[in-house]
Amino acid sequence: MKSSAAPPPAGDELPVRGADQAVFRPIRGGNAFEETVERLLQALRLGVVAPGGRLPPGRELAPRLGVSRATLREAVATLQSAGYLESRRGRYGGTFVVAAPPAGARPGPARSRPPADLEDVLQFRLVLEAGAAEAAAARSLTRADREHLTGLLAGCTGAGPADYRRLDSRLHLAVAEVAGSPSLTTAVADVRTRVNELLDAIPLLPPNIEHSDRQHAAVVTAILAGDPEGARSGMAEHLAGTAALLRGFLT
Amino acid sequence: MKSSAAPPPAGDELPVRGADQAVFRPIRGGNAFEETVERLLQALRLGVVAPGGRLPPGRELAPRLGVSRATLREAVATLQSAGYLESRRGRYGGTFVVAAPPAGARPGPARSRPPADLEDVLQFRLVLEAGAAEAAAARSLTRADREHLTGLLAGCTGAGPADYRRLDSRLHLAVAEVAGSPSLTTAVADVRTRVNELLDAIPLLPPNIEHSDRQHAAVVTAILAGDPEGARSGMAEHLAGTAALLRGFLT
DNA sequence: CCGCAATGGACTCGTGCTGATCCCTTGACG
DNA sequence: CGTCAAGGGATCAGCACGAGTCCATTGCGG
Repeated sequence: MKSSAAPPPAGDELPVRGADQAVFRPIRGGNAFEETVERLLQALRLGVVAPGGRLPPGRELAPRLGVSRATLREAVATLQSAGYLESRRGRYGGTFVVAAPPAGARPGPARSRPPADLEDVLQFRLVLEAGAAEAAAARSLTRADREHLTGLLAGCTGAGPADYRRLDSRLHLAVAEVAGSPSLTTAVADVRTRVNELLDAIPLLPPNIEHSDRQHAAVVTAILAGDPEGARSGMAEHLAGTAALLRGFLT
Repeated sequence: MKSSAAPPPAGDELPVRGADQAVFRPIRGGNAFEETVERLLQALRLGVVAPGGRLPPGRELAPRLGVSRATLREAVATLQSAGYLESRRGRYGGTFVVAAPPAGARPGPARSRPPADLEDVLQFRLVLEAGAAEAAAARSLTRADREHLTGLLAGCTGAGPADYRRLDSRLHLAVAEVAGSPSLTTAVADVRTRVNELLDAIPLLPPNIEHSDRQHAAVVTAILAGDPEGARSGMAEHLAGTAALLRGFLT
């Protein structure tokens, strides 16, 4: 490193704090194929396409993802052999999300690693989601927005442990959606994906679910009532719950 | 298209709100070369490297950006011919930011386009930066953090119009830095870049500068005092100022 | 005065990815 | 029962880009 015995000279300009790590970060996340697999998995886990639902056709999806059909097909093939997707040919065919995801499928990398970025994710999520809740409550929502929220809230309430993570994520995503900033929605989707990866490492208990349900209801109520402060604090409280859980289990 | 007379069948699953536009977005921003140019410009405009300062050497920077040295060099060459950078060979050489940026350099694309995403950026920025200010105030800052903040605040106060945008950006970035979440810092840097592009289209008036200076001081004071609410509201107020300005000028 | 170290600059090769084109499969509809 | 539309599957040429290697330039230290 530049640490010990930086030669002598030339006036080192920047003490180089976090700022340039933020701007001199990797341009590409890596391999296009891997990135595509990640995106598809993100769509599944966040419940953007429901189990049994159909993905957009390759000829439409590939350009949207900015990859070639060949690359997209490779990614789909990978997820097929992993048991996540299923393709049917012919008209009205397509690529479908299998209703029952592979049981033992925890293809994540080495588990029980100490997530160095735990605090990073949690802090970032707090800022994004609490901000989204507040922003959503401050807007005048359309009828469709309201129904979207209440519908997802209802679907989430009382769901079983098998579906909870996905439905929960979908609801949180909906809060960001109605905040009216696509960039914010994207950011929430991403941070949610990162949080989900961590959550996969800890158990999901019925008491937690019940607790979450109540907090969800409180947040949605505040949003529908146009109460920004309430929505923000409700969401912050909700997030603090899982944050504590994660800190506890992941030490 | 699928528009008129969607045939009949097969149960359309998703009304497709904003969520899948968030997840089925492009994998790569495009061309690696263009992306690299953008990043370097971002570093300049956000003041991550000061005028006269030196960029990290190519052999170090290229891997950090995840591009080859060839691609990085192409990007640097472009910015050289555009008058932003200057390279010197030999030991203790390097690539330097020219002290006086090209006067007529406003290489942005067609000006006076109606920025459809204006509200998106402003909303997103509010969430990120107000959240960052609050988070920063809620942390126990190190001595270095405090000095970093006060130093940048001092540098910003009373700066001329020529430097103001850059120093202002650098200060806002510092607030995000001390919030302790690298992801948050990255997001703020990105949204700041987008805002700057819009700001380039409107004039920068001395009264605005003076106003901003006072608000900056208030925010930093609140952060140093450990007052999250004050920091958040101060930042929100500050951002509301530029937001109004932008909405006014860009109709 | 010589050599070394650190930087930018140029070249080559291998390959992952794109874009285009074609084929295969299936169901609806006349 | 034939045809067409809409989807997945496959193949191939071309190229952008990454990795590696060497050259050119500069200044410092001995």
